[in-house]
Amino acid sequence: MVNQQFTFAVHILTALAFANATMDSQKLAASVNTNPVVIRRLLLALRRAGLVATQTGKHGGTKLCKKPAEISLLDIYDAIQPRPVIAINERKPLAKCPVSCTMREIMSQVSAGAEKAVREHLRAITLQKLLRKVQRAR
Amino acid sequence: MVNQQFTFAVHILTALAFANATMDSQKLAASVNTNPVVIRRLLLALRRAGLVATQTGKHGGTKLCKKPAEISLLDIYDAIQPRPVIAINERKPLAKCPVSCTMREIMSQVSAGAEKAVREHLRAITLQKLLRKVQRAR
DNA sequence: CTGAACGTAACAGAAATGATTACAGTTCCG
DNA sequence: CGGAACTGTAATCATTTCTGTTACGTTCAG
Repeated sequence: MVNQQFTFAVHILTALAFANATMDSQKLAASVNTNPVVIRRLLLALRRAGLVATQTGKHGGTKLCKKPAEISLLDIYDAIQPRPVIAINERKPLAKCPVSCTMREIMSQVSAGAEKAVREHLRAITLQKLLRKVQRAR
Repeated sequence: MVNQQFTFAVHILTALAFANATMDSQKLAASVNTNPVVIRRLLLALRRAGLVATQTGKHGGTKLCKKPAEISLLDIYDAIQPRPVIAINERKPLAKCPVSCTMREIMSQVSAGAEKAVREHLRAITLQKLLRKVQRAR
């Protein structure tokens, strides 16, 4: 199975937007169907990105820092810092092979372009939109 | 590091285009800097997609089936069938949670959109373009 | 102070990836 | 024909990545 951190993070934020209140990692974990520690690890990244704020201690938990309309999936993507969409071969090229020597540069460009395309896509989706989908589906 | 099959495959096909002749898995492996068996596994997928043809036996090897201008990176991407750009959470949703119950549908759409964006990007790049970059860099 | 929550380190298990070995099948060519 | 030089493919191993889990210290409300 591949990296589900981004999906988990989107899920968490959508849940917080839907609840419009602070939630503890236990409840979030139940909604995502995973372990609270996994949630807390993700919350660390989301907190660093300024998307959420969390209270420690009794009655602690996490809440959104911004309005759902002000959070795009790109913000979440950047907070999580997933691996590149297209991996490139980082090995030592074969010196005598022109193709081998040029591939890293070529694939860097291809990879950057793919990354950009995904980012543009995610930039256009706000948490608000997802929230409305949840509300409509209810 | 993640799945490098796509990069490897692009490298292989670029090398074949550059050589404009049949190459054996040994030479291809040297250019990519990996093992011949890894190359042969990828060639299987590329062959199935009709991009290359290979000869067994002595003096065997693989050559392109189409002109570089007729092969796009999307063709290669489809031949390799990489995992989705954005993984979605396939677990059982928490029945009583509207967010949990809607997330799979929501993320499917997000994931499909990202996939589409990447595909459009790759569709616009032909092997011919990469080949020219190699030739220019020489 | 106690209970409930978070922060975080540490470790375990599973899955994915790539490298390797091994061996059978194919083809060329002397 | 028979060997050399290839490919095809299965099996296995090591490494890395991802996730889950346990454990324990810290924080804070009441």
